[in-house]
Amino acid sequence: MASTFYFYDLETSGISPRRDRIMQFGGQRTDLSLKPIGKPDNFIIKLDDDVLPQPDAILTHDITPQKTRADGLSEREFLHFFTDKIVQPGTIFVGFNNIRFDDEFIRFSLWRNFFDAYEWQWKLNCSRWDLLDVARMTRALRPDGIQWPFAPDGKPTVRLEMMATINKLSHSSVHDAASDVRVSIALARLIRLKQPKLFEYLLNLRNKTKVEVLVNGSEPVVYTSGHYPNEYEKTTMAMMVGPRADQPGALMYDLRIDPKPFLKLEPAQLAKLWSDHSKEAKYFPVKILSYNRCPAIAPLNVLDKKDAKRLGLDLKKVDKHLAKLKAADGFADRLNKALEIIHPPKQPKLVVNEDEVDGLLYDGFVSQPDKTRMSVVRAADAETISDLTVDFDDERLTALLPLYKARNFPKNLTSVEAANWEKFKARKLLAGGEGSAAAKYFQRISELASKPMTSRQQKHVLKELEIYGESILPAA
DNA sequence: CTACAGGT
Repeated sequence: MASTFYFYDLETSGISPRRDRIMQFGGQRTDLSLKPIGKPDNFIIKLDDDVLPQPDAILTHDITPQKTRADGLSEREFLHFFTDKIVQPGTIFVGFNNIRFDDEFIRFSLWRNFFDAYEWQWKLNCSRWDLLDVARMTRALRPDGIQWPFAPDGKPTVRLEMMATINKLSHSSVHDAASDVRVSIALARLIRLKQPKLFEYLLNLRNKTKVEVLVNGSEPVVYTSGHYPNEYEKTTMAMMVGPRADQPGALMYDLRIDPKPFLKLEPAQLAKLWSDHSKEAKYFPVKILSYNRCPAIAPLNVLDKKDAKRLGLDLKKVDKHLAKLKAADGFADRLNKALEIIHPPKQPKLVVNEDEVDGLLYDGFVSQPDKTRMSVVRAADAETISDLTVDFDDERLTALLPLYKARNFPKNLTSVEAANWEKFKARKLLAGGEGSAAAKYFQRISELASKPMTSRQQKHVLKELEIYGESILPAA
């Protein structure tokens, strides 16, 4: 079956995929020439009553929890539509910063609802891509034919709304999922029209094996990444020091920087420099590249002398730095040991905590028998959910089931289950007194309400949020 | 989040 793009964007209740929820989903399928196929999708998704949104997020998109409750699908209903209708063979899921944002929200939503979190982006020849680093690399290497915005502080930026304005991509409103999808498609068209070779090249590089082959070559690569500063368009020449020990990725050395001061350092010293993010911290020239996150990398021959100069790359220095790096011994090992100091490997939890289980997707993969059991949970309806007994291997799924029941079938709970759900909400929202989720929520609402920049309309939304918060608070 | 930009 022919590949298609599926452009999508979310408006959420905050920026943490573990904690926050999808409130609006917008999407549009296109063919590979970016011509729409069928009608756009646009869904409002209900906020569950154990979740308080981040007030700042609500002011960003103006979708109140009340609106989601009045007009929305449940998460579960939405995900059935998503996995049945939107996930079609050969779909390339794409958005603007979806790999580090929207895709994560989809994964955690699937997790909470007993769907596989990953299959939608690999099974049936599906894959994912992301326009953010495509835009950044185009700006760095092939900027002609496209207007490139600067932030008010004068620094280059590729923020979607600024790209839209300066290139007249759309007249619609920002921070509406359906509208941002149209803007993303328009941006993809613009880049494809003006710089077709780079567009096609990066599209074909979305495969993690191809990325790994290019990175593991004997030559450095041109690498554009959000990890690099704006000064040189977030782009440098980088050489793999070695593979990352614990995950499929590479340790990339930034060849602008003389490696000598770093090559002999002990892991503890490297860890200290690497994790120092204070104002005075010196730039640390090693970054992690993940093969499966569609990094924007290219072979050196994309750079001519003029490009190198524009990007502030002194090729003679780069060569010297590369020679020193190649002559060094054991640097990759010491860097991997440093990483282990910075992020100590997680101890597997002996007892799964029900209060955290919504966020435990990455604690491990689900076994094959459990996947079958998950499909039984998914298939249960209001009639059958009460009698459902499932004996999972994975304690996380056991802990998740009562939450799933309470969120989706509140009328079908036994009195014990209902009481447990009330206790769960009380712990989640009220535990910690002054520092509780509810206290922070109301605190933030009043902070925002008293800001001079807050408009009448925003104050109205904040009032709605206050009413909403009070309406879902469990009895303490 | 993971490192100073991008997403809500």
